[in-house]
Amino acid sequence: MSDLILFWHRRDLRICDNIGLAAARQQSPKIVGLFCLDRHLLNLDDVAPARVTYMMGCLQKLQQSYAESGSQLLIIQDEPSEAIPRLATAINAKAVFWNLDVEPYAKKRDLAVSNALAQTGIQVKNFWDQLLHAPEEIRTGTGNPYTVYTPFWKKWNSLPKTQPVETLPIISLEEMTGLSAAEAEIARQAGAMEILPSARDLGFIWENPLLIEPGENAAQEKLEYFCDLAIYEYQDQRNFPIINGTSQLSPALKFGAIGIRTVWQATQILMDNCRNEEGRTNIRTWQQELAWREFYQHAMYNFPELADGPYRQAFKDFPWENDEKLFQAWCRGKTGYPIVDAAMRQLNQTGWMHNRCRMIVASFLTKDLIINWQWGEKYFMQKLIDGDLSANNGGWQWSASSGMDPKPLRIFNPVSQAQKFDPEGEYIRHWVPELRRVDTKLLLTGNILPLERKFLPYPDRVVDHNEQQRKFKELYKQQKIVD
DNA sequence: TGCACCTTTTG
DNA sequence: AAAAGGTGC
Repeated sequence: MSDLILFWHRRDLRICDNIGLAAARQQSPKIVGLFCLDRHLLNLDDVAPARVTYMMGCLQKLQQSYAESGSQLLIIQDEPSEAIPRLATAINAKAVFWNLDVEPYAKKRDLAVSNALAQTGIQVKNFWDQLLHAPEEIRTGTGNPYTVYTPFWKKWNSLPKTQPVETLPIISLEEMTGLSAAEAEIARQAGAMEILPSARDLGFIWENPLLIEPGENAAQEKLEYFCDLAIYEYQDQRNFPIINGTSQLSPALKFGAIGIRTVWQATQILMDNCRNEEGRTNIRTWQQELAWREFYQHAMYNFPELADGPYRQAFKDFPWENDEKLFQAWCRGKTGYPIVDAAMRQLNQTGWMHNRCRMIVASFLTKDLIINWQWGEKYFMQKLIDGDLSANNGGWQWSASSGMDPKPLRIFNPVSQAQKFDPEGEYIRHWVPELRRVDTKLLLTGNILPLERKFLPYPDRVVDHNEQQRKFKELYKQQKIVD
């Protein structure tokens, strides 16, 4: 029996601090990597060109790492449940290892692959890698999953976190690993390419510069950069979209270009060395964001129906108005509300939007335009470089008030939000250049003078905030009776 | 990681 | 009179 282990990468596009890969390496010196460009990943209409470009960049770096180790990262563009058993059998692998995921599609796909591999007698081993705590670990006193963030955070924070795992080199000089030339030919015949297609080859064209550099090294550098300074001011600075006060690690965390244990350890070291209370509070605030990420992933794992619609009954048959013209105005950043338009243009042009603005535009779409939050959820997935089902769905359900957390009906006021978080109008002026010369006070309220407006290529407000919020509350009141 | 509306405090 | 604080949705 060969001792070759096929390691299937999915949301763990890295070598370091990779639980499943480390386990594989412990069992065998001969590891071959695999990635499946399956239809779900590429053919749906909610895939963002920026995100695919980032992912392909990560794969390219990962392939280099494998090559430098004397092994290969094989690429399959086929149905995993057919292609993986076919490949594993052809190259005589003794086992296929992979790290688990929380998404409904991934769970279903993995089950099909596991079942198909069971038929061939090839061993399967799975690991939890992308979370600090696996879904089964976080349970209430009665053994149920949490549906509210704060008690989840308390439990999650109380549990000890594991250190990053050490990954032995995939190959050491004495042990020749990877596929031989003859085996590589067999792999080719089984449908595995060694040439990585570009995002463009796959039909995803991203013309603008990629905001975040792909790959493991770049992610590590981003973490170190953030931990140098910005994390100490995170709580104060994260709300201002003109400031680079956030980590921008979300694409790396989405695709596993960095290990979550590595991230946590970096914050803990800062925490242990930080002498002042204020610094620790800021670090803690960022750690809570990591907990939000896990909260939403656990929620998706435990309640997969979240992916298909609102959690709360009151929103199951909500009479959304779903006006196509208003939706187009929102998408294009032409609502006449400067902060909303600035944010949407940032998204369209860079594939990224500051989180404060994500909340503002989400509230605006749902509460002001009275459009189903799922339209916005999908549009974000079509644009975001860090688009992730659990985080995006969680965020949108939070904004729509349709999610699990019991909460007041949050209706953001786009004017007061702009006044609070872009007080000088710098962010607005950057992304809505036609308003550059408008007086700051008027810019923030959006009350551009009629005379000035005549000469600006900027739209009138598509709706009136006060009127719409009254209307929304009325609709909500009627729905709540059913709840 | 809300806002509106109210009361209390401050200068 | 403005700022700060409390409360209900």
